[in-house]
Amino acid sequence: MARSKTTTLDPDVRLLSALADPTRLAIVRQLASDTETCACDFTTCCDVGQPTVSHHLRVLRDAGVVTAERRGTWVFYRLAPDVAERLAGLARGLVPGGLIPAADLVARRRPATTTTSEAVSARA
Amino acid sequence: MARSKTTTLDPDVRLLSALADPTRLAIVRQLASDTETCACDFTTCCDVGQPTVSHHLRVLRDAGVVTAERRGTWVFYRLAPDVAERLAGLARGLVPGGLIPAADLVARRRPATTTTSEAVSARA
DNA sequence: ACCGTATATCGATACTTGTCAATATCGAAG
DNA sequence: CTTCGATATTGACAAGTATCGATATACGGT
Repeated sequence: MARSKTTTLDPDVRLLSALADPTRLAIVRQLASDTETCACDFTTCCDVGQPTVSHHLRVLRDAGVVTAERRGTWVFYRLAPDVAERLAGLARGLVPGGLIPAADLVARRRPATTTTSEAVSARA
Repeated sequence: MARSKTTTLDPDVRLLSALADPTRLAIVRQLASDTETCACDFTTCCDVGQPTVSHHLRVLRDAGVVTAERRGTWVFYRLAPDVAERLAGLARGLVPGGLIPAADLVARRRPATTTTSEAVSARA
């Protein structure tokens, strides 16, 4: 990533980035099914060491995906209550046709010439 | 990413990874608002060069997020019709408690300001 | 206070990836 | 066939990051 900006400003990108990792998505799914999970339990559910789990939990915490609560020696994690809705809002924005009424899209930009339409080859 | 696995197998992670980039999300949002966009137009909407746009379009294509259609010299891109639903499905899986059937997290685009999503109806 | 367990941080390393310059390919027009 | 414009690919480089081992910090019990 040759981004000059060290951190991405867009909160949506931050949310998606937080979820776009196998280990973190596994953590999040675990939390979605259990409402509360001790940090120590993630080391077994995912195939990574304890420092790695701690790192991922931090990423999720910084992205507002999970919340942490300390009880005694150990820490319990929960899904942030608005995560599902935030994701759903993103999905809503991607409904084909979009949010903009078709009438407002007056200016078609390309003339759409004679059609030789074939799917572009992925070309492995 | 020091993943020993060269590529991620989980299709959900692939979808999220494809969207978790500022440039790609901008491309996708452009497509969501326009239903069809020429590849050449992305170079202006995003602040990157042509090869970079082409690279991102390939990533999106490989992830099944967009489809390409060649017309003459240039190529038009569209959002894959199931992207919104796939994302919404992911969101549904993250509803706290997990088992709660969140009815349509993908709302009707037109009239709805009913984004509250508190009221949930049962699924048939 | 000391010790043991749980979690977080640090430093190092390897792998991934976003970017651009240069070049190749493809399609249409002359 | 040659040329031109649009898109894709290649190669290289810089920056991000997932991972682990070692260590630090926090907490509870003895």
